[in-house]
Amino acid sequence: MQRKNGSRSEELNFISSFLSSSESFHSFIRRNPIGGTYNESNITIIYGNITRLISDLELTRYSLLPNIKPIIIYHLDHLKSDLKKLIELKHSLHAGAVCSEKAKADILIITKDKPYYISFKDITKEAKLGQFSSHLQLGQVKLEGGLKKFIEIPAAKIIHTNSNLTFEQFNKLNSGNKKWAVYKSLYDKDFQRLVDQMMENAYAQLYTFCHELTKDIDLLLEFLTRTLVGNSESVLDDFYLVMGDSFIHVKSVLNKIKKLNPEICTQEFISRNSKKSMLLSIRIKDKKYWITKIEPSFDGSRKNVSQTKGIIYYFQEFSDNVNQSYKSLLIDVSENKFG
DNA sequence: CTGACTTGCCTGCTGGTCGC
DNA sequence: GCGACCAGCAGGCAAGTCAG
Repeated sequence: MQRKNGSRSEELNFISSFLSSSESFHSFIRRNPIGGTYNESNITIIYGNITRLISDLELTRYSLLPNIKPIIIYHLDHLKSDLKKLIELKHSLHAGAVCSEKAKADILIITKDKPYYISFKDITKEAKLGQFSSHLQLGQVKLEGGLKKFIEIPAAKIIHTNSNLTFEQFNKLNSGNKKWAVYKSLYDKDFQRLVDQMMENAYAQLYTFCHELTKDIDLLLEFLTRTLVGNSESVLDDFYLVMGDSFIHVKSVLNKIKKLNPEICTQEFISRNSKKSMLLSIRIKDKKYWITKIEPSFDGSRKNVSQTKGIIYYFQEFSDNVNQSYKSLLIDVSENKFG
């Protein structure tokens, strides 16, 4: 099977592969790009505004489809949230299964027996696993980001000429960001000291976080679950990933990983540009996979940047010439590569 | 040197939440 | 019930780096 690299519309390829004719579906969505309901004999497809996906779409069919008999397929990404709530009600799904910020499924397939929540991961390119700036708690382990420090600046000083921003930039900001924009400019030494302190603290937290994760496979697997499936425990039983030709039931693969009794490692990594981060890896037998690279960043540390967000932890996919990323881990384990 | 690719950072947006 | 606020996401962009 050949599929176009860099296509952002794998979901549409996947959906159309269940139909007897991709062409008529293709022409339907081209005629109705801002949303619609497509019916073919006994399959209904419901989608939202997919204009951006259609421009360079070339539908190619999956030859290896999982054994599913869809009745309704929802392309969730661009559906309005009130419609998603209705979907949850109509099919008696758990609250928040498709309509919550933690919901990660790209499409939902309703069959006679059960729902399939499906998320697509492009194996041809690396992507972020996620990012967050508030509070991540796994068991007793936590990472704390953001910018909670309180600063006081007289209201009269909070004007655009006291910042290093343009008038337009400044006026788009909320009051908190305006205050920081002025603070960065008027008290730059103090601000720089604060940034340095917070970064140091972030690295210290991250170091502990990663070392704690190496001691407890359950924590690591919970991290993967949250990242891939979202917070909703309720969908885990029915959650699948499509990666290339693999159709992966996340829960069973994670269980298999646990049974393989992997060794978890962490190490510091310094990028070519000297940016420090932490790597997490898993070793099963003699094969090692990088789970993720975690790097803290103080977003908005420069004076001429409008939004001052503070510490954000970025979870990046990572691989190198020797070892591959979490995607290969999931694929290999699902194919029983380790027995 | 130059064009292509990588990496880190920034912005705009969205949708949830919270307090009134 | 509503506005203000904020976390999180995706995508873009530019500086840095590499290969030829």
